[in-house]
Amino acid sequence: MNKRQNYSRKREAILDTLRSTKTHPTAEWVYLQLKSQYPDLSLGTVYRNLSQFKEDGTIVSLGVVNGQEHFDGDISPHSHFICSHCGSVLDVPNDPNLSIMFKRTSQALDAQIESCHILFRGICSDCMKKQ
Amino acid sequence: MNKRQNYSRKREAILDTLRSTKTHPTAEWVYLQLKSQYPDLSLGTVYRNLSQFKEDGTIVSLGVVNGQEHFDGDISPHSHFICSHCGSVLDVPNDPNLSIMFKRTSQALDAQIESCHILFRGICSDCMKKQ
DNA sequence: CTCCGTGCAAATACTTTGCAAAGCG
DNA sequence: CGCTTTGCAAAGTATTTGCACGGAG
Repeated sequence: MNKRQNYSRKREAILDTLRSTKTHPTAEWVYLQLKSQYPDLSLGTVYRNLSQFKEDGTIVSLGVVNGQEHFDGDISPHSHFICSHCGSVLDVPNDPNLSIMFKRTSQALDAQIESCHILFRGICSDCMKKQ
Repeated sequence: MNKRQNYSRKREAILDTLRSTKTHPTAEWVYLQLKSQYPDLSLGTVYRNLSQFKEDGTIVSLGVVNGQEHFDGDISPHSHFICSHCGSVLDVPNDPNLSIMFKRTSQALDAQIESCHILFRGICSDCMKKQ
């Protein structure tokens, strides 16, 4: 039903870039990565495609940190840790208890929960060593 | 040590407004609430004070939803549920399992975790009824 | 009197949008 | 050829900042 999508080399490149990094980039970062390879790429295109991917569920948004939206090409359920010192974002595998919490919360609120995102904040081991 | 702060009726009003609501307002909402009582209140002032409260740890930011930052005057540890239909934000008491997860994650990452924020997304019971 | 807090308007920063041209099928 | 995607630039939106003035201590 949503087969109305042409092939586009640039769209593919955007998705590839997002999937081939372990970081959790912003639209601008993706743009800068691709700019050298596709000199006529426009920032608007990156935004447009990222929004569409997000809508399609092909990628996931981590939300806005410091005014910029961060994306994650890895859509397997996992959580994130943000170092409040260096600002880096790390992946955290989901705890098995989560599904229990999930169900419990759903009942408590009488709501239909679709997803759950955990955000830890603290100091990463690298920054701890440096101090 | 940071006692260089004068009294300000407006600052107090902003904090009061934030604390006396169960919602999780944006800067603009706070501004609109106070505008009738303080007609010469400026939006910049609200932003300035909210940022300062956030920095002081007097209030907490829930992050940006739909391009607007939401604040919470309740700094006790609890989580949130966002209805992806109507956009409302509900409080969720923290699950007892959380502290276990907390510790486990801390060990897995070898990091020092300071805080943890869980964000559920789904459809709230009100919106479910309406459909 | 000396700083702090504020209004106001201008400036930023990020993101979205309109439109004509180029591309896919 | 009909529909999709793109570049470009202009428009939006939320937030921050500079500056001069009124108020607190």
